[in-house]
Amino acid sequence: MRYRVGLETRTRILEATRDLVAAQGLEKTTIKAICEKAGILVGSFYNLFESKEEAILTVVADAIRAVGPEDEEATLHELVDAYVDFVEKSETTARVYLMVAVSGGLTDEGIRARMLRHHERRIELFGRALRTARPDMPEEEVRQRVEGLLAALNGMAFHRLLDPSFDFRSYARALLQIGA
Amino acid sequence: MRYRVGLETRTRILEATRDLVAAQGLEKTTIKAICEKAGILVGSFYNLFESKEEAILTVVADAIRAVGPEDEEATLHELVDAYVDFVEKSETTARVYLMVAVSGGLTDEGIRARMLRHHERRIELFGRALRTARPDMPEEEVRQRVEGLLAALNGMAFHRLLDPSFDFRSYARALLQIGA
DNA sequence: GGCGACTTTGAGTGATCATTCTAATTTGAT
DNA sequence: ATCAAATTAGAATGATCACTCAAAGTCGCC
Repeated sequence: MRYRVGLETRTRILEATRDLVAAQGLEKTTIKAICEKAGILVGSFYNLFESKEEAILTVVADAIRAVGPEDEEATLHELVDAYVDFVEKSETTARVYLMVAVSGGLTDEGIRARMLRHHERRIELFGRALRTARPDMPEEEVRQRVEGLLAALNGMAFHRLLDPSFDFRSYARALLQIGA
Repeated sequence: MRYRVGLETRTRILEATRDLVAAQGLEKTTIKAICEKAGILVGSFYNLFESKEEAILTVVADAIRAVGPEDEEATLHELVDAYVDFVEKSETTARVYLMVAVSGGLTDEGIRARMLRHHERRIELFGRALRTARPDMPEEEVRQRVEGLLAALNGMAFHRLLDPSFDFRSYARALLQIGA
């Protein structure tokens, strides 16, 4: 991939993969379908990616990266709002992210490992914000509350994708009354 | 399926299917794997089920049925507690239920339809309980709050399955401070 | 505009998928 | 014990899967 056309093809492949994964899930997404959607033939795919797994892992990694700005100084409220923004503004990417977050990448070890690392980072990020707001709270309780908050947020985000009329932002903010 | 042995085989097939779906997801579960786990050969499978889809739909329908006693008189607190019991006591079935609840049965139309119907019933059930507790609440707000509560519960349930040390019951109860 | 590196083509490979079929065996009511 | 019906065995089928490869075409530096 040293020429301009190669990079364009790569982009089209990743977009096609993202859309298909969001619509049908990880397992049902085939090379054939990706290539058709990207307007190429299989040979071109394998010129740019080692395997189907590599393309999917790239899409998943991009989705994880798109979730958060990782601002270490952000308040809980800002973090929750940023997550709501992500889900509402990048529905397709959010769908990929949630599918993996929730199934944990049941079979693929690469995806699973990446998502676990991401989850730990999120707990740290939200934990730091909660500790700042509530310096008196015991460390163990901080972690449990953050885990509960993140889990509830993910559940609501999924519902938001199924039902766009759901007022995700309000309920996400309401969760903070428990979480903090 | 008129003989005793046939019914036993059927049960073993459904258990194998349930376990495999819980462990690997809907799409990665193959007839071959089901038959190996059930200790039979493919011919026996097709003597009892029309297709792989029928076996999986049966498992999913059983999981949906296992979720709730559908007690029309139950309070919100009782409903939430019953759901926590379900998740903690029937982990494998709960995993199947959540995978379908969350992915909505992305491809299979039979599963998708069944889960949508179930979701509507749950909203009615929880809505009735919330209206009883808060007769003054506007109808539209009741539905939105119930949807938010159910979504958050599902998210937390998923997290509970990934991390058994998570205190699902406490956080589920805490949600009621928002939901009601 | 020549040339080596990159990209595309598209038929081909072997593995695995769900499903079918026939013959052999087992069941249980009589 | 007999026998029709149910169950099981297991090879075979055709579709589809991820992936390979050699030849033809394109790109962009010189």
